Amino acid sequence: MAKRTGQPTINDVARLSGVSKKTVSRVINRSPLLNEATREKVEAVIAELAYVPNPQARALALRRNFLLGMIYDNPNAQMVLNFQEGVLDAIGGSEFALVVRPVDRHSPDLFDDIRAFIEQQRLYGVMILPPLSENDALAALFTELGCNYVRMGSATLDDDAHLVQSNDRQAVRDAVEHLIAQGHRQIGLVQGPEGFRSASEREAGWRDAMTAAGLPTGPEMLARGNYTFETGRDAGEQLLGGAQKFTAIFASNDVMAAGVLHAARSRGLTVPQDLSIVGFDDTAIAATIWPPLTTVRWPIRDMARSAAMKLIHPEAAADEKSLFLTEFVPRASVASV
Amino acid sequence: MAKRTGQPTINDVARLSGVSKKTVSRVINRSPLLNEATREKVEAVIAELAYVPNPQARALALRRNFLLGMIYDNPNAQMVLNFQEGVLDAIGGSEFALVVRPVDRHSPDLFDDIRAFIEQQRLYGVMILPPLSENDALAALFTELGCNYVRMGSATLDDDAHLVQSNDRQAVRDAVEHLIAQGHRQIGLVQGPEGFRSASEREAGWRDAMTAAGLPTGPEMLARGNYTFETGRDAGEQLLGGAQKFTAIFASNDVMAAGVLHAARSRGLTVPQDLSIVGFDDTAIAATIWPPLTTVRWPIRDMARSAAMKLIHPEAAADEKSLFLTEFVPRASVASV
DNA sequence: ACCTCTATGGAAACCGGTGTCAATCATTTG
DNA sequence: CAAATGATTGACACCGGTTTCCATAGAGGT
Repeated sequence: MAKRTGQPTINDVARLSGVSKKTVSRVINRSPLLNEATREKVEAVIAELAYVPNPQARALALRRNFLLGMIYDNPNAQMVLNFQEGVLDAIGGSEFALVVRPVDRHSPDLFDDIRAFIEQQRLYGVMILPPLSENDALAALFTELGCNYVRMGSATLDDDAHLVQSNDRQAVRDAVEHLIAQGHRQIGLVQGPEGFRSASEREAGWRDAMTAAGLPTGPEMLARGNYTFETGRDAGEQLLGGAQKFTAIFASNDVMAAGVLHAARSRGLTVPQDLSIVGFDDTAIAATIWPPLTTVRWPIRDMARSAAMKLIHPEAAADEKSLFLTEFVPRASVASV
Repeated sequence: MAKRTGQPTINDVARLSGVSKKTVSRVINRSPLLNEATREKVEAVIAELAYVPNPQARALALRRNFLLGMIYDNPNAQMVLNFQEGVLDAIGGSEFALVVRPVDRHSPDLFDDIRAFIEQQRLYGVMILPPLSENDALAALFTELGCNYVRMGSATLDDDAHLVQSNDRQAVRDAVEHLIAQGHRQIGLVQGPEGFRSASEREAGWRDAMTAAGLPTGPEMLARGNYTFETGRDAGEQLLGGAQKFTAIFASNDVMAAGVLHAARSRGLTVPQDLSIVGFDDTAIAATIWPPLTTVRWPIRDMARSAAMKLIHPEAAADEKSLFLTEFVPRASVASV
């Protein structure tokens, strides 16, 4: 005669096991001050009823929910998805869930949209992916809103509690030095977009290696793209169509490297015999294109897991690993000269 | 002097505007029976305080939350991301949010994982992406759990209220007939994985066109992949390495088409002069590889929007568009013979 | 002026959990 | 044996909204 329509509530469990709501709550929350026999009795009833606490009610009472957010505007699908899987690695069997929010970083309403999103959902914490993560004003907005966050970045943006980063500059330096060791001397750079920290870090790595080897880094040696295939192709056209000759080009991400490959091929160049190409990220496209792309593996999945852990355990956030190391991945798009 | 720490509550709004909670609630929920002057007064206070109703409290009181779920296990990152954007198109400025849940469809715990996810989060509705969407037992699980759902599919799986699909079979037939019109007679097929409805639908489309033109469809004309680049390349190797000659190959998705391209090139074939290739999906990779891939545009983003609308407005779910049409996209990977 | 009828606003219960604090009970101590 | 101690447990308020139900005020009819 009671409303036996919905799912069982904590009251049902309490009644059936002959204890109070509060005791059931203690069982759910693994309170240590609880008689073992009582715990078992209540757990038996919970199992019998297949009772699962209502997350909304818990969220209301605890004044916190169990939702992690992820804000992104990234042209690289594989990276975003790898990130999502990394977060899932972290929240695994827990009660947390992942809320995603793609945004348009060029929209004039960007901040308003994000503010509305945060205020409406009141997420437990939010992860911000590059390039949005490099926007300090955005980080300030999160602080103002009282929303815990972690930024994914490639350079020091913040303290360790709010940052997960990788050693992009050193990684690019290593990759370019690999090219130099293969005998390359004219090594072009396809930069990432202006205002991207990852772009300037990667450019700095290229400059480090080139300068250390006494090689030219003048404006004729580089061209800018914005991390998309088309702009990578255009940058490749610009470099290959100029007076400067190149035996190798480093592109700041894999997708642009694919664009350079495209440009090279349309000019009749064979890769890697006529031109060596190196990318960055090691997303699926790197192994997919022909020839397979030499690149730098960027451990995004591990970084994502770490970012989620920082949010879930804010008290240990500063201890969680913050700097992740990249790995050079030699494939077939580089040849010696 | 009250606890002015957190965000404003409905009580703050009520007090400041001199009305009761209930009246504020009426304003929030756009109740029609409300004095216009009162409404404006309350709205002014809401704006002044930047008040946003607590979603957890609302969810508890309304016995429903504002979370849409998305369950996927798809090797194709671009498609998943496009889907996410399509959902965002639908939930736009509303209070809904999107919760994602990547799963491993080969895990023995798949059903238990999904059951735990649904029971714990109590989502308002869930979208299931292929190939999981093709699992009728999974749909039954959602029904059992009382969770509203929509399946994304390529054939009739369910009634219109629970399904968003596309005309894959006809689309592939059209694409293959295009090849035939270009003079191709030996047209191979790289199938999708066994047990995928989309795979069998696309195969059926190929058979339709080939049979109608009196062309061979024997076992030597096809090879199976599982929608990944590597298996596409292997299938390409298998077809091109056999006794049967091919002037064109249709691959059941773009990634596998890229694999076939890879295989062709490693055998010294030039595309499209020596071999024409057609893919399916029109994800970013199709325009990215060289030569740009002729393919079939699969309107996943629109489909996602429709799926989300079906969940948000269950009463109108059956009216929302359920069948989406594909579009042939000619690019440079096909030549006449 | 009197009496419905309808629009509006408020008090209190409720959604399903958790926190506070006191009550209960068994055990140990003086 | 009484009192003190510590381990368990429960009563009740509360989280921040919505809903039910009722009171009241103003409009319209006679």
